[in-house]
Amino acid sequence: MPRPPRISRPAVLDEALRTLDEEGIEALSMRRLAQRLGVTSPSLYKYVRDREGVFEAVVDAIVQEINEGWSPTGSWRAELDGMARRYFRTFRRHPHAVPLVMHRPTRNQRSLDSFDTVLNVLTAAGWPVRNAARAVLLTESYALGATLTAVSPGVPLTSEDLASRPTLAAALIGEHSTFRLTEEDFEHGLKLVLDGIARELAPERSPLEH
Amino acid sequence: MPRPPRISRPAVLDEALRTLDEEGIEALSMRRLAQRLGVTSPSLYKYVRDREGVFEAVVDAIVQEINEGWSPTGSWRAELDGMARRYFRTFRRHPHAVPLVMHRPTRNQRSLDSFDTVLNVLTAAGWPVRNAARAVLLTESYALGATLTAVSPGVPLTSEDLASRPTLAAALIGEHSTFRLTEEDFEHGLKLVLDGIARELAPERSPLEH
DNA sequence: ACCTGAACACCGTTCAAGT
DNA sequence: ACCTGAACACCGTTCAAGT
Repeated sequence: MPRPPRISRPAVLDEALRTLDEEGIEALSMRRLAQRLGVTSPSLYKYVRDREGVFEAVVDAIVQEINEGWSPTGSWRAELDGMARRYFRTFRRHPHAVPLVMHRPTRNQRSLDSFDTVLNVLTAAGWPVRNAARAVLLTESYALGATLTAVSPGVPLTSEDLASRPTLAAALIGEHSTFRLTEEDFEHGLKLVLDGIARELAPERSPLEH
Repeated sequence: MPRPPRISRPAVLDEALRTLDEEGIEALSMRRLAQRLGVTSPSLYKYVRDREGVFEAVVDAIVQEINEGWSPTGSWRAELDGMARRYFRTFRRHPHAVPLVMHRPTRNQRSLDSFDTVLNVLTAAGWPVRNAARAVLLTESYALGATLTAVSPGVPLTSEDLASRPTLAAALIGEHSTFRLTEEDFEHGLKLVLDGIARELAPERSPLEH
């Protein structure tokens, strides 16, 4: 007498992302995940290959969220700017996903599509393809690093920590008590990087654009 | 009849870093580490608090290696440039340490010292302390992100992957088959970031420097 | 077809016991 | 003082068994 399945692959993966967000990567175990779904751990293997398969699927969901609602505009600067902001926004929402993506980097089928799309915008705007690739990789590097520096749980600095480091202490006056990138820092850095890319990697602009 | 100890804290931590480099973070378990030291796992607890304590010590060793042989020069540009290059070089040597440092960031006593030192060089050169802090954080962000993008084990791209992404394929002509930052890209990006910092964050230079 | 219980080989950590 | 064996509560994964 066949009964309807109690769980499904989407249900498993949704719960996996929720578990990651709520309890962190340590809690994202097969047994804990099964428990949250009201089932025993072996039954998960009907829907995912193994624990690594769960991780891959979660990374894929993150990449999907990064690209959510995005459609290319045709302007190289808007494209790179948007890419960096989407990275930052998404990892702010899922800070526990940062270490996950780090040694299982965002290089899956879905992310290849988005790279191709961005590269397309740049080459269509007249960029040599090598320059376009470098611009994308530089922007991604900055976005990832800034996200990391902003999101990672910095150790709070005690007053003893600061007592022997006067310049560091001065830098933190009126700031949060951890030495950490803010959203304003991120914005400023992004402008700085894109200005640099415009200067060093963009093709010569036509007179009309001046 | 007291015998000499078979192991020591330095021996444990050395072996921990070696294990990380050779077998990856998964293999850095208390039991495996003990086995490599020719001892059983409970005896490790005489030398480290717990597994997290091992991780902290390894991160500290990495931070130490980042700063190895460094003495400040007095030039802000040399300082930031050197900092970024040391990050890059060190994580190239210890790629498995990347995810470790990522959610247990390089923010310990030793790293606070180096931040204070770099900030000192900048403020001594006349930088407002807020500008100095932002410059350091931006350089760190870029260095971390670039290191990550260069070091992370990118999935090799099959010819089918490339068939439907023509621009991505073109970007990889004559390159390695993964979409990944090279050392040349890193150098170029670093120049670009430091030029931006010079333009946007450095104090007005005195006429003599022109 | 889907789920469970039992089993196996792991893991971190504690603690009493050995020398 | 230092190390071990046994134990406990976990973990991923397989497989035969239940419905």
